[in-house]
Amino acid sequence: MGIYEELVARGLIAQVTNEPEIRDMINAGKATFYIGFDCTADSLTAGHFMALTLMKRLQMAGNRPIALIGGGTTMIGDPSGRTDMRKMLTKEDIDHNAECFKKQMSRFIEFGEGKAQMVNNAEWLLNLNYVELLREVGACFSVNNMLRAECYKQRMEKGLSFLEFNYMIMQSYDFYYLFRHYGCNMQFGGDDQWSNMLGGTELIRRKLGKDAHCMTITLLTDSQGKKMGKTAGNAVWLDPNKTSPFEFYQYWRNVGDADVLKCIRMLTFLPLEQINEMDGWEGEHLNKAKEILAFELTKMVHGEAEAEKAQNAARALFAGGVSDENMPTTELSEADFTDGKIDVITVLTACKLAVSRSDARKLIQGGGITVNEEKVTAFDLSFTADQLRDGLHIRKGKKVHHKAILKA
RNA sequence: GGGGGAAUUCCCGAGUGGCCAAAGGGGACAGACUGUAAAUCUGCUGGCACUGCCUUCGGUGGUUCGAAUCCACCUUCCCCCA
Repeated sequence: MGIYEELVARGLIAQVTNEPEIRDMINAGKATFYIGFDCTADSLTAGHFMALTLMKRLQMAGNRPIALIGGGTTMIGDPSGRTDMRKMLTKEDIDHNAECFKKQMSRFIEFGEGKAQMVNNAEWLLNLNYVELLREVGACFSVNNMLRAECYKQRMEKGLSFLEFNYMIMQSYDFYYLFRHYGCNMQFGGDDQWSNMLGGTELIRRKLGKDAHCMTITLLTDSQGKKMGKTAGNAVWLDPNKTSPFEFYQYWRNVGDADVLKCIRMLTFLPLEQINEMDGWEGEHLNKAKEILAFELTKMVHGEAEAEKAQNAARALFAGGVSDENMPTTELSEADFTDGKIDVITVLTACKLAVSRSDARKLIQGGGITVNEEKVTAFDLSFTADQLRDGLHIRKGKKVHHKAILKA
């Protein structure tokens, strides 16, 4: 089975421009492909993770990946999949974000001579001259066609600025540029990028009379059709300082039954035979599959040691036993105490388990707080410095565990 | 360039002088049930020194005993005409 067949079997491929040609090309390891990353935040997210694994898979099959950092395109903002205009980022923000991306990716994909490459489109986009660009590239685009593109259609209702309208042109120009300077003959991206990507092949065909290819990755959505990799509207980050390995593990450990196998298939590197075996698992047994998923992904992103730690912590916590070894911890100081005591509400806010004192009160009222395995029922419950020295095991709801300890 | 309309809390969206910390829905969080799942039901969703007080309805000023609500100017967006 070639790499193309494997990608299909894993459900990773959404659309391709020319199936036979692409299949032959990547199976033979002849593709030089790029994936663009918009640097709107200072860390990659679980959403980018799939693109990274894809680069890795293709690299393993002998193809050459180019990771394109969107230092230039981020200045414009992609309107795809959005109903409102993106916040404009300053150049400094973008540079900083691009730097962070670079670090994270380097840890994950093999870069270097003859291996993967990393480029930043700020390099060529920021120096473009408006009139020249219009003459050279603008002439190749039909506004009529652009307006028919799905990504703009939705925005026709809500309004689309000229700035954002140009995103497709910039992205197409990227592909054109990479085609000429890096021999890049294929572009990968999320399925929401399809029209932007086609713009690139179109441009290459018109300017150079040559064929380039595109292939989109299935968007990872849950059984309700929502994009995965987000909790409460917040992304699940790859940066351990933004999403701890434990939280990262827990995110995948908690995916819905209907989504486990899909995630394992698409995101992990486990052999397909093994995955197909798991496909028959049902009910409670699926919990085992969720553990595998969570462990595998945490291992890839944070390393085996962190994955073990997260798994052990999770097992200990949920099997009823209390192991505070890998629990998130907040250190309190003497200054937090009044008359040698500290009350629950203060502890909760100090540990950031509650956003405000009111919030803490409401949590207690709703019976959501447990300290050292005892449900807190009174607001005025307080603890002595001695109790804090041993550490308090605080639980918010079923899944959030936290330790508060007095700094020695 | 001309005309019309809009901006409300995390999001959508009601509210057109006091009864408004502001309906309803979604989401989030918590409780029950469970398998750390889903579905369902319940509670909760600005802050604080919590029967009370303070801040919030795009911004700045004004009218009024009292403004999310009325007026003026500004900002941003939408629609129609060019």
